[in-house]
Amino acid sequence: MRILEGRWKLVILFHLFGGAVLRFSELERSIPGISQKMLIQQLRQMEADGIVRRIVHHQVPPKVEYCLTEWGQALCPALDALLTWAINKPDTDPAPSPDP
Amino acid sequence: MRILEGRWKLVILFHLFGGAVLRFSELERSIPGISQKMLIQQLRQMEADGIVRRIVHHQVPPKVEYCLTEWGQALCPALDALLTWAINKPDTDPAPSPDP
DNA sequence: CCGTATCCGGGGCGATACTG
DNA sequence: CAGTATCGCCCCGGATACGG
Repeated sequence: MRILEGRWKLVILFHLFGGAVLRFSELERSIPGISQKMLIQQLRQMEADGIVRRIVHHQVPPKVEYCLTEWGQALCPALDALLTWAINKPDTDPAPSPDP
Repeated sequence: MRILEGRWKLVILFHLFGGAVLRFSELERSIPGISQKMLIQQLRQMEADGIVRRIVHHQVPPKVEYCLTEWGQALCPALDALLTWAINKPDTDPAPSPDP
């Protein structure tokens, strides 16, 4: 379970959801608040944990893509369920995380 | 998503899984590494987020029970999927988190 | 374009002791 | 039994600058 810990892990996973293959910069742009450091860090951790695959294309303009591994794909149902749950949040929204 | 962040949130949820109603001490004993502080803290946060309900029985020996709210129950499918995924972890276990 | 390196502050997390 | 209080470390996470 420790694998899913981290501020951005789930968010990144959601973007890789469904077998998407995204470049570094695409991920960066897709996730507004994230910094390069965090993105690369969380990606590397997930790579080490074997749920994300890193594909390097040796080109003059560097190009690196990320996608889910097989085991990562196995997370999809869970991710999906989580998503379904999240969007069904009832209106009861006191103010759990006011960001100043 | 921030709701599920935290070292122990998921673990606690797994113990409340399936509509279980547990006392504070039961949870404490069920989760080996946790401290009282962490248990109460995470519990309170989840309560504030509306996924855990707190039931106080006013007795001479205090008795407080915790269970999932309706919205918390809605997490069960996701939790289940997560669990299924976790136990299907392939043998590929390099050494992601060596704890010294 | 895709990273790595470094600095830094806040708070998550833990251990311990005390209360009703 | 079920918390509250306090202290402190560590490391997560953000900003910035630099390298291939």
